[in-house]
Amino acid sequence: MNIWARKLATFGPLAMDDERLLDQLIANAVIFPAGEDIISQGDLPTDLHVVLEGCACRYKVLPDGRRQIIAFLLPGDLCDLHVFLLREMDHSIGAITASRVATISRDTILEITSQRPQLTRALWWGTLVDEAILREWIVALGRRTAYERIAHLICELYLRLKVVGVANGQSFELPITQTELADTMGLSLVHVNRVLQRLRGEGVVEFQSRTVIIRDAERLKQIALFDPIYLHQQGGTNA
Amino acid sequence: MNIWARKLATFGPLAMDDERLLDQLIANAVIFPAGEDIISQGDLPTDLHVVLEGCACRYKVLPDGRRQIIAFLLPGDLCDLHVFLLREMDHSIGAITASRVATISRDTILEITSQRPQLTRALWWGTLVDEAILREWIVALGRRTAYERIAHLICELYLRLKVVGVANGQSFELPITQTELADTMGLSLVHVNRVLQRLRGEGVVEFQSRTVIIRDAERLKQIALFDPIYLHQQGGTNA
DNA sequence: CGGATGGTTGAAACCGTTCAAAATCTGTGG
DNA sequence: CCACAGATTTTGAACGGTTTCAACCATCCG
Repeated sequence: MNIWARKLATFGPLAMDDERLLDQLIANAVIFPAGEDIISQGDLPTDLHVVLEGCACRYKVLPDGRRQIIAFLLPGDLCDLHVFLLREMDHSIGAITASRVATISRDTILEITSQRPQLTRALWWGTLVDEAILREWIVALGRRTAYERIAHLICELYLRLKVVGVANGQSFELPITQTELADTMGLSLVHVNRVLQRLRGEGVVEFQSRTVIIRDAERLKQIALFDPIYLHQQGGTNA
Repeated sequence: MNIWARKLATFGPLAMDDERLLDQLIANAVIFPAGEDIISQGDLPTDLHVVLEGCACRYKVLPDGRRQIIAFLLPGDLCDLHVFLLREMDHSIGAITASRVATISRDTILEITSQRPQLTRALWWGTLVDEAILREWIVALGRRTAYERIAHLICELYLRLKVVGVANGQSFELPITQTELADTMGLSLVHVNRVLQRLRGEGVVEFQSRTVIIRDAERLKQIALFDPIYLHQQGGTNA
């Protein structure tokens, strides 16, 4: 099963041939080199993108250069199920590492939504979870200390990567620099570095050469005040 | 035209009888007293809510009591077009002031989406804008100083309220306390108070007895590094 | 080997917090 | 209409988390 299908399947069972369709849709994937924008602020979006390999991010830059990363786009993530309805991109999406990204046309999406209820439902679910993640990030930025905040992000990424099978055991690759972590957490590079050292020194997590190793998961969750409910990974529904 | 219709109409023209339908839908509105939850974290959502008068907010509380407000729900705002798909609320929605709120059933929404394309499109648009606001708040919390951040929020609320006709001239009612402002901006109450005094002293904005008076709009926008594009109020589209 | 990128360190400065108390406002009942 | 209680705003001072600046070190790679 391709990684996109694997993620969507966590939101509920797909129809028999949905999987096959997904295979076809991602056949056109291309590689975006590290650092390149997949789509930029001000662009008029036409297609959607699905990340298959690598790591991308959604970000905004203030006029004076301050940058804030708004979301990580991991393998299996659809970049914008609906932002493409809007006239103009109000933010950019860039590849952090070289990333394999498939392009899905607007028409394809419209076809899916009119003909494939299970798949449509799964796509929806994905966007709802993305929104829930945005909310939790707001809480992290507003009310968690740097220490808690970084711990929280690691918890989140671990669970998200586990779902798509990219995290194995207690470690996962997180191919971002500390500068990017700083732009994600609303912190300075220097402080990120110090917090990571603290977490390492306390035997909670190590972050070296782009790999996160969780040494004490229980402790990490405590520090982060982590409650996984916002990721809605159980796929249950109320309907 | 009721306030909900007025807001939706900014996203594009509605059909002749859409307006009439909206009138019917909000006929059941009830008042939630100030401080009361409209729906709480952990609840299994059944219906949607539309704020017609007053001011509500979406918020989360950490186990130790720290609170973060994630969104303001102003007159004309639909609380959760889709969160109701999820099994369990991962956050709460509470009335800040006494608020008149209508309840819309899930079935009604399904009916609209299957039979009223213009209205459906407008509802969608609204959720996209809500998401864009979340993104901008992340930027504000992560990369703007307290001073810029508060200025930015005032710019945003002014434009949002203007659309629904609740802001007249250069002032609008913002019936929140400084404590709530602090919980929104990820700041302490004391610091919010000082920033407000600074803005007042500089002749930029005044915030007294729940009313915001913008004295120097140009200056305010400059301070906030405000770019209104994320509110997507032009209603234009790319489709 | 040299240059570039990313990580680490130290010290000083600053923004924002905390604590604690006073002042002001608001609504309510007498 | 006043008095009082509670909520909200304001003030001062000390503290601390985080930033900034400015190096220095490590690693990778051609």
